[in-house]
Amino acid sequence: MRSQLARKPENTYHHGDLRDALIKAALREAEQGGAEAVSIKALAKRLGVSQPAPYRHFADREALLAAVTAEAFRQLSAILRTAMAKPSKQSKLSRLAQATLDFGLRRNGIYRLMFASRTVSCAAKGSELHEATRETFALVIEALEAPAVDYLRERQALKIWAALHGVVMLAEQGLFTGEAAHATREDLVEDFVNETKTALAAAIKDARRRAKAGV
Amino acid sequence: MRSQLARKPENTYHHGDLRDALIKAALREAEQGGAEAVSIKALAKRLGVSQPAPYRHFADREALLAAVTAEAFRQLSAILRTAMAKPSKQSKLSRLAQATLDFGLRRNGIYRLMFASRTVSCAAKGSELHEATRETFALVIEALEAPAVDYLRERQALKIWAALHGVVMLAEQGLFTGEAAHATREDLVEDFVNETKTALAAAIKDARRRAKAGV
DNA sequence: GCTTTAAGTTATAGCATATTACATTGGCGA
DNA sequence: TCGCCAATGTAATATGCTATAACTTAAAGC
Repeated sequence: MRSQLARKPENTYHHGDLRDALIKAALREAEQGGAEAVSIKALAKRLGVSQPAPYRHFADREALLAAVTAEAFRQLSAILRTAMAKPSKQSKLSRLAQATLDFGLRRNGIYRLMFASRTVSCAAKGSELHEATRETFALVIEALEAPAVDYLRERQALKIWAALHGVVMLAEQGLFTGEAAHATREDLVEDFVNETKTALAAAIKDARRRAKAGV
Repeated sequence: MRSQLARKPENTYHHGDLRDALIKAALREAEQGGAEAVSIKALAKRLGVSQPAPYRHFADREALLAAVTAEAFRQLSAILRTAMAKPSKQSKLSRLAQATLDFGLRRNGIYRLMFASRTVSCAAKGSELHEATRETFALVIEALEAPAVDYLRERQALKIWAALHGVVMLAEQGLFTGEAAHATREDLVEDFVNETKTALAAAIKDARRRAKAGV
């Protein structure tokens, strides 16, 4: 086990931590160009090992991409956790939302790997990747800071999560530049955040009223 | 000019309408598998021409994908127009929204090509693809059925458009199956539609009030 | 009818994925 | 401590795709 981005030192036969180094290096490549920019051959060369060496750790390119995507979800989770923990005048939800937007735009290649490829939907239920996605979504629910009325929270979490990804997609398409730019991406995100808060508050109030009436 | 999906007839040298046939065939391939499923070589074989023949019509694979994506946008526009024209109890916006969701799920490979690849953002300003995307977005604005207060309409159009794409993405990720399935995709879409209507009505009312006060 | 040019062909270079058979090394039990 | 085994890496190679170059066909215009 040695430094994770390291090339294999010369005069050694074993790399030491090739699996991890491959994931990290692939993540770097995917940062801009997305999945297409990830080449097993190129990664092997960069890390100083032979072309087939990566296949000792990943069955095929898809498997590597799945591992990379899982790592990306864990990184996003960490970023969101940090953003939510940071003291601020803004709400947790607002900070999560802006952090997601920032991630989606800054690291768009990886973002597409996470949310716009078939990698995730092909992940088996108990897989590393599936767990990583669920953990990230759990943070969205947490950010709502709402009492545990599950079906309400989850619905609102789904809505804000969907809206955020939509904004990233349209921004990447260039719909916010040019004539249609009467609103910034950040404005829209804040709109969605506010609507979520309003809807959630109303729904909870309503649920309590019903519960009272029912008892 | 002959039938568009046709193979080249034997004993002929020229195909007749290879460019169009390529686009149509590529669209079929991309339907499920997205951009990755489009192979110039395979298309050429399927259409009965030699491998390099497509390069007479498209500079490279990217150029073909751009043409395919533009055609996909035109098809979506046609679908949305039809949905909006159809007499119904539901609002135009609701019909547009549900039709978009349906398109995004049924033809997800193509959908990813349109909204989740770098193809569109790389399209030059006056290009066929760029025009096709703008035309589709114009339909969203039209579906709002709102008076022409441009900056308000466009903002609401961007919001509902973003939200719709987010729902498609999450649906494709499988977030609506399993424990989080307290809401269907259609429910969320309808929620977004209603919020859009409410927000738009409020914004217009507000704008009128201000205008009156200003005069 | 002859020329020009669009559109198609064969041949080939170059790169990437993936497999097979072989080589090295570190760790673990006898 | 020695030897063996499993993990990990290498060399060689098959297959498939993109893309280009050089050549061929045929349709269209003068």
